[in-house]
Amino acid sequence: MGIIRKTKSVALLLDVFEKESKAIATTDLIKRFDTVLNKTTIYRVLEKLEEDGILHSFLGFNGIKWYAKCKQCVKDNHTDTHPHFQCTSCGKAECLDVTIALPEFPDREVVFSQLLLKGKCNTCLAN
Amino acid sequence: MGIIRKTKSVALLLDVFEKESKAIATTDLIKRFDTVLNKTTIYRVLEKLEEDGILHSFLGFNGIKWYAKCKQCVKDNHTDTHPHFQCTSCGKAECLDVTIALPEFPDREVVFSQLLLKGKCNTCLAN
DNA sequence: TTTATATTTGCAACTTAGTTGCAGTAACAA
DNA sequence: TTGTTACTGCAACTAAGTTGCAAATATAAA
Repeated sequence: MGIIRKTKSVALLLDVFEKESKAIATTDLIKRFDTVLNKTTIYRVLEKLEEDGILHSFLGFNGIKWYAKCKQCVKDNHTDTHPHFQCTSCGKAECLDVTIALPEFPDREVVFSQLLLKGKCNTCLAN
Repeated sequence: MGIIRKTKSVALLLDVFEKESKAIATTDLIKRFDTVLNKTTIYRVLEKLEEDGILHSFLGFNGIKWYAKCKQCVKDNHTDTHPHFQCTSCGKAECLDVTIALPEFPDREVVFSQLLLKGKCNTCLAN
């Protein structure tokens, strides 16, 4: 159903994603808002922000859910199917601003795809 | 360290993957071998079979781990980086025998990639 | 400004996938 | 047959995410 009321929780979470250019893991958000927001609230607000096309989510290599700001998405139409990159050194994940062309797959109707890349990021390569 | 001894557990699990052409979720294996094998054993044997290049694994859309037989992999060299397809209707997952070309990503060293497709499979499209 | 109502929140308890330590069992080489 | 060491099962644990419900609060209407 998406966000209906502008509450403290919504404002706080939106603010984090406004300031952060990279993706953020739910577990990280729960830690950051430890005494401020309940984890149930965090999960629920994120879910609604995704429905509204404001955030999008993906699963990292350990199965943990990550969220990031959408650039071209609108409600109920997540066209934002860029790949995501997760660094093996620092663990951070980010969106890659590229479009990957996928072939047609016979006998299957592909609705959604998720490409996850693993390796060393910019910062960690320097060290 | 991989498989060293040919035990009952190894034989049972290998047999399932021999007969099954599709991927199998760990949760499914735990159910199938409910009274026969302990879940700890299942996790441990699968891990070793993957090290040996006999199986490979990937995460489905709900973060659950799936295993499937490798076709071209050898120990410590998982070249088997084909995409995987998971059906939204029946929930089953399978390997797709295609190679997807990925571009070079600047400022990053990509070591591994995982492409997961979601949609309706052959069988479910017919219904 | 006050009131009514429906959304949102926090809490606690729960579910489920996967892990760990350890003691007993079994594969296999000598 | 025996000794060594890998493997297994058990129980207890960890961690991510979910659920139900009562209390709190945003917002529209009076």
